[in-house]
Amino acid sequence: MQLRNKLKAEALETHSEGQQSLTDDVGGVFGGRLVGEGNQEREISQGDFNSKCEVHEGLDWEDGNISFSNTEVPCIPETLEQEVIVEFSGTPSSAKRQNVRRISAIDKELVELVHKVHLLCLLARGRLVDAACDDPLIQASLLSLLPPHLLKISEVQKLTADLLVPLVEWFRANFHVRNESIEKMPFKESLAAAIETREGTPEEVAALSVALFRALNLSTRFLAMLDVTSLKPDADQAVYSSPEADDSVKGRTFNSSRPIANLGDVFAKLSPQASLHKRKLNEDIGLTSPQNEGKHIKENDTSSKDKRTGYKSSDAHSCNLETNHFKVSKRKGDVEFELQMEMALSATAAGVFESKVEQEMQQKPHSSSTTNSKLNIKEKKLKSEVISERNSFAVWSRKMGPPLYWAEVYCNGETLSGRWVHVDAANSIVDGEHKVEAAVAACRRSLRYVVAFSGRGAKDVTRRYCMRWYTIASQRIDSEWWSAVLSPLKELESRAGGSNVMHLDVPLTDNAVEVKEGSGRACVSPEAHLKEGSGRVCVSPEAHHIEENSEALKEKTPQDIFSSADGLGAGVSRHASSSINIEPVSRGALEDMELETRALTEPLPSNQLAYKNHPLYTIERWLTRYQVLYPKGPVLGYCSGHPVYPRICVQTLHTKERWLCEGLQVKENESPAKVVKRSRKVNKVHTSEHGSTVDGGEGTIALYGKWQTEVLNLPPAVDGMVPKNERGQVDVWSEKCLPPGTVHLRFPRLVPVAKRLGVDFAPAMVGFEFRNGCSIPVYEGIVACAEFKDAILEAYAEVEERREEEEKKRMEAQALTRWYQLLFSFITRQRLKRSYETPSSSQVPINATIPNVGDDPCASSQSEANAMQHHNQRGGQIANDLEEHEHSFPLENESYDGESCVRTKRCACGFSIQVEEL
DNA sequence: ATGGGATATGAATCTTTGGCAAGG
DNA sequence: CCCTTGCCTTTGATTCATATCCCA
Repeated sequence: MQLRNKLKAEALETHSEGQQSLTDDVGGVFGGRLVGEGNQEREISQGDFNSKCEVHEGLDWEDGNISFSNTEVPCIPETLEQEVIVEFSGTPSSAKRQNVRRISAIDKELVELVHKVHLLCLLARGRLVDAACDDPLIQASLLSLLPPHLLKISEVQKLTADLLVPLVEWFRANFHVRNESIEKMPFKESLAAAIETREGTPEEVAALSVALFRALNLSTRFLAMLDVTSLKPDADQAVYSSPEADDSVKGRTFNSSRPIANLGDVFAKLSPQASLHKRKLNEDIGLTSPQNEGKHIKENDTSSKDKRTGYKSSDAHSCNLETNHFKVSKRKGDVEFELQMEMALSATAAGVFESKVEQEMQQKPHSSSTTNSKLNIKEKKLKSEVISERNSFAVWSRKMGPPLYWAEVYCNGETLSGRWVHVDAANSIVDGEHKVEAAVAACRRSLRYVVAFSGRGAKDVTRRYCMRWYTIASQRIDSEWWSAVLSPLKELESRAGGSNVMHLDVPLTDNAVEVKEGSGRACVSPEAHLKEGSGRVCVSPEAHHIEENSEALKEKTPQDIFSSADGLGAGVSRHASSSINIEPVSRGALEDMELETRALTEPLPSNQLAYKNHPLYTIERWLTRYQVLYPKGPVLGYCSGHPVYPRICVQTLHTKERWLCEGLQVKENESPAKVVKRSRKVNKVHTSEHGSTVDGGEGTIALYGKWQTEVLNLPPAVDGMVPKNERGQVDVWSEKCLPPGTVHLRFPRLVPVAKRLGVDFAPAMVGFEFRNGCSIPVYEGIVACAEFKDAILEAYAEVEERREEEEKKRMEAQALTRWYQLLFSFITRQRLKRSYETPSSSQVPINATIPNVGDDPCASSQSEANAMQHHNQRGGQIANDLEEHEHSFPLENESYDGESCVRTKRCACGFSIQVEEL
C-alpha cells in the first residue's frame, strides 16, 4: 500500500510537472525513492529506466514488475495513459537486493543434508582409493619401476622428510597429472592404466604415490581435501560457475562402472535449492553412466557460460598446465600469491626446497621462466632483488585448482616422537603442510575438511593444514555429527597406524609448542593462565578449549586442566623443561595431541569481525547485551586498538529468576554485574501499572553472572507446610527447584483431592505458554509435602476410579440416548420417504409429522419441512394409511446376522429396520 | 582488485505469571 | 455464589547472520 501511495504521489507529481517531461524524460521524473512493503526502500536512479516506459497491469513488486491494478490506477489524464511504459533495464544493485533473502530454516536443513551426504560419499570414495593403494599388484608394479638405489629407503631406521625427497623427485619425474579422465572404470583398473601410461588424474597420481610409499614399507596415508557442497547455497553457485570448479570436479570424478540411481535427482525433488548441488554431487560420487554422460557434459557447458556472471574465463582448462600456460595472463593476485609462496618456501625448510628447486630448475629450465615472459616482467617488478630467479618455481597456482589429494608419510626421525609429513608427490612438495591453505585460498576455496585415509579408516586432520580455523568453523557441519561419523573410521585408521607404539621418557623442550610472544601466537604465560580473582581462577583460553572439547574435563579445576594439558603435550612452559614419563602412547593419540595443540595456539586474527564467533578470543564490541567479561583480562593482544580477551572470560548473565530456572540462586549481597534497560513494551506495562510511583529500578533489569550464584538453597517444608513463592505457588523448572521435603505430583485434578484431605499444597508452575502477546503460566499438578504423597495418591486413585466409573456410566447413557435418537430419526425419515414416494396414497397433513421431526436432531430442518409442505400442496394426494398404520415387527420376520451383530426387523407393510446389537 | 568496517536487512530468538463469559 | 472450562489470539524488541556499500 505504501508503495502504491508513493507511486500515486509520484505519478501526480509527474503530472504536475507537465506532459512533456513525462514523455521525453520519464526516467528523470520517475527517479526517486520507491518504498515497498516491509519498509524496503529502493533507490531508483535515472539510469534504471529506459526512455520507453511501460505500465503493466497488476502490481507485482516482488517479481520486479511495476504495474497498477485496474482499480488502483492513479488518476492520470487520458493524454498520459497512452504511452507510459516503465521498464527496468540492466541489473542495478537495487534489483539485486530484492532477491536477497536469508536462507530459511527448511532450506538450511536441506542444504545441510546434501552437505552430509556429500561428505559421506567423499569419505566412501577416500576409503575406496585407500584400499586400492594397498593392492599388492599395484604396489609391485610400482616397485618394479623404481630404480634400485631408491629402494634403500625402506631400510632407513630414522626416517626424515629430507630422505623422502629423492623418492618424490623420481615420482614427479615419472608420473604426470592428466586432467581429463579418459574413460570410467573401476579405480584399481584406472590405477593400473595410470602406471602403464605414467599419467593419471590428480587423484590417481596421488594414490600411486601412496601405493609406492606403502610398497616401500613406509606408513603412509592417502589425504583428500573433501571439497563438499557448501552449507551456504549461494556460495556453491559461484563455485559451479567458476572454471576451476569444473576442472577440479572433472579431476576427481568417481569411476563408478555401473550406473546407480541419480542421487542428485532425489535432492532436486526435495527442493530447487538442492538442485544446485546436484551436478557436483553426482560427479563426485561418479554417477555418470555412459548413458547420461553426455548430458553431464552438456550441463557443464551451460555452466561455463554462466548467465549470471557472464564469466567465461580463458583458464577453463587451466589444469592442463602444459598446454595452457600461454593462454592466461596472470593476475596481480596470482603473482603476489606466488611471491608469497616463494617467500614462505625460502623462509621455511629452505634446505630441502632449495636443493629440490635448483634441481628442478636445471631439469626444466623453461618451465617457468619461458612460459610467460609477461609474467616474469611483472614479477621482477614486484620481487625484491633478494629473491633470485631460481626461486620462481611456484607450486600450485590458481590455475591448477586447489590441491585435493596428497600423501602423508610417517617420519619417525622427525621431532622427538615422529610426525606425519605432508608429501605431494605430484607437485614434488615434501613437508609443505603450511602451504596447502594458501594454495586453496588462492583458488577461492576454503579448506574445510582434510581427511587422512588409511587401513580403510579415516581421520580428520584439517587442523594440521588450517592455520585459521575460525574462517572455516562456520563452513563445517556440526562437529558432533562429524565426529560420530568418523569415530568408527578413526578407530580403523588408528589401528592401521597404531602398531607403532612409543614409550616416551624424554625431556620436553620449549620447542614442543611454538610459542612466539607478540607474534600473534596466543600462548599465554603461566602467570596469565592462573590468575586469582574473587576466589575464582582464570583459566587460559587453551585450557578453556580443552575444557570445551572434552566432556570429561568439564568439571575439572584449572589445575586439573593444566595437568591434562601437559599430558596432552600442550606445552605449557611451566613444565617445559621437566622430564615426564608418558605411558605408551599410540601414534594416533600423539597426533591427536598435536592437532589439539594447534587448535589451542591459533594466531590472533587481524580483523575485528573474526572475533565475533571466534572459539578462543573475543573483543569487547562483540559482547551481547547479556554478556560481560569476567574477569576482564588477560589482554592477549590488540586488534585495531581493541584489546583481545580470551573467550573464556565471556560470561553470560541472567536475571535472578532465570538463574532459579537452572537451580541456582544469586548469593546474598551481590550487586548486579550489569544493569540493562528493560524493553519498552515491558516498561510500558510496568509504568501503567505503577503509575507515577515508579522506583529507580523499575525500568531496568539487574543481571548476575554465574560466579555470583550458588546452588539453590530453598527453605524446606516444615510441619507439612509447602514453602511457596510470592504468588503462592512453586515454580518447578526442574527437580532442583523443589523445596526439600516436597514432591511434585504431576496429575490433573489433584487440587480438589488435596483440598479434601486438608493438606497444604501449592500449584506447580512448570513453564510458560506464549499466547496473545502475553506469557501465560502453565501449571501441571501440585507440589505437596512428601509425607502426604501416598495419602494424596491413594485418595486420588480412589477419586479417579470413581470419576472413571461415572464417566463410563455417563458415556453409556449418552450412547443409549444417541442410539435412540438415531433410530428414531431413521424411522421418521423412512416414514416420510414412504409417504412422499407413493403419490397415490391418501393425503396426510404434513404438520402431523413435524413435531416428531422437531424432536429429532437428525431430522429435517424447518425449511425442509416447509418445502415438503409446499410439495404436499402442489403434489396432490398423500395417503394417510401411514398415519394410521403402526409398524409391528413380529419375531418370525426377524433375522439376525451373527457376524455383524445386526438384527433386521420387518413390518408386514414392508418397512424394515436394522438394529445393531451391542 | 581486495579486504575491512559500517550499515541495512530479514529471520530467529527471546520475552515470560490473562481475562472474560458460560455453565455446572 | 463459586469454581471450572473454554475461548480469545500470535507481540515486539533484540539478536544474529549476511549482503551490500564505501573507502583505503
